[in-house]
Amino acid sequence: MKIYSNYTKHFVAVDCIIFGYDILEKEIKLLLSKRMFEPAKGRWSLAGGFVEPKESLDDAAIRILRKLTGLESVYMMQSYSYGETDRDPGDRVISIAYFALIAIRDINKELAEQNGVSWRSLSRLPDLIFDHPIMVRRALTDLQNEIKIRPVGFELLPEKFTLVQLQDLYEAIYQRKVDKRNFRKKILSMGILEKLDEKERETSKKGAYYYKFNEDIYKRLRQNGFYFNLDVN
Amino acid sequence: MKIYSNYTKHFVAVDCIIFGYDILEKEIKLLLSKRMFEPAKGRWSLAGGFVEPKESLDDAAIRILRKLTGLESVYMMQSYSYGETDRDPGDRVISIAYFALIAIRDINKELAEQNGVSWRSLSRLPDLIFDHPIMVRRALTDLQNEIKIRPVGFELLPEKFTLVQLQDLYEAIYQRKVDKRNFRKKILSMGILEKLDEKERETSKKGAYYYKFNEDIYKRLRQNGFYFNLDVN
DNA sequence: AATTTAAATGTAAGGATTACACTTAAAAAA
DNA sequence: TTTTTTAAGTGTAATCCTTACATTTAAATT
Repeated sequence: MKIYSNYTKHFVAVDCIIFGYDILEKEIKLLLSKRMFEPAKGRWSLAGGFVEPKESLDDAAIRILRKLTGLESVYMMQSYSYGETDRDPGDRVISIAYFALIAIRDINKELAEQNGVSWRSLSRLPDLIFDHPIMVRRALTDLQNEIKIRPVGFELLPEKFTLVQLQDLYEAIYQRKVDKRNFRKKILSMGILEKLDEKERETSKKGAYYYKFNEDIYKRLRQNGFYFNLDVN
Repeated sequence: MKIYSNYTKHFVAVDCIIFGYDILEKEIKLLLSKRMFEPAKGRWSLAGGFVEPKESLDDAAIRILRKLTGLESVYMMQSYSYGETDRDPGDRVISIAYFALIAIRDINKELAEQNGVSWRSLSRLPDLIFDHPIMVRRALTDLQNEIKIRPVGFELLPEKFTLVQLQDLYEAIYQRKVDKRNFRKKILSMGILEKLDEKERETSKKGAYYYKFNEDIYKRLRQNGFYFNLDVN
């Protein structure tokens, strides 16, 4: 069909802001890649790619993420679309940004290496190409809003985590300190964490109990009108 | 430049969910248009159009809105991007949805007529083409979130409005009743409304005082860290 | 003067948020 | 074996915010 043939077509890309959390350095990191083609070849860039003829935007984002990390089912959502005509000096490209949350340990190291990608701390990012810094800022805001109202922080942690680690994660995302007792009170009162009979013993003599997120309980609560809300202070 | 020439280009459209508020019927309305070309010619559709070579997405949204309404500066923001390959039966079209808030009285009637557009109540919309119903639902959610944290409801009202009218607007957007005393307490306590020495006398014998939104005060407050928040019950 | 109609108003109870500092467990050192 | 060190774990009171709820007031009409 050639119904719309009077109109102009555009390159459409998907760029992924891939968040990871470094549990040891207590820092949010982004998975960045060295751009392998012109323009701006060799500079740091978000993971991106052009949308193909027979794939949806979501599918494009999934494909791009899988290519770089080997991961299949990742928490991902659309962030914002960027369409300034001069945002890419190579040509006019409209880009749909997605953000993804992945546990750093999960990525396929060889795959990452052969794609020239690496984890870079959010607080000292290299210069990024084009409008990617703006994309990152907006995605971080999206993430801050999201972890307040949905239990997605766990995507960034190993299955077993301590409350201290969970709190550190929130502090890293909000980029400020939060009160320990209030944080614990709130998260535990939701009843979606399961305390394990096992302690993490690397970081303290006393050891901190591991917990894990119980998705079944969360789903049950949701059906009864419960809303996750971790308004942190 | 032909740097990206291996990749496929796509049609990219912008669709606008244009919200208006009917102060008499106390209903949210959408400005819809009869589609004037195939496919789905003659059916109801959101205001849309293809993104042109030299305009940004925001500019496309502004152009589309102006063409239909004659309005230049309208509160508008990006909602979400839709990219299912089969969403438009005419061809593969990626669409960026925007939502706009306009005061119904403001639109240019002749322009609207000659474009075949009309206001339709949100609660009894006609069948819309493609994925436009989904776009509308999401945009309504966006609007509900937005009027909670930003003073954008006033965009939908005349410059002078009564507190009853403002409350009716919130009830229309949230699609539920809210408590009158609490609503007034909250909105007035922000100090961003200016009470006028004039009453609206159409709807009651007693008459209700007009207020107007004082943007200067709001901006001043914002700079001092104030956040608009109208969490309505 | 009485009636009607919608606007305008206040308060008390309950719940959530915040601020804040000491105790405990366990390993390491003395 | 005792003491020290380190980080984990815990509770309460004050304040603020939210919610629920019913009567009075102003003005036109009868």
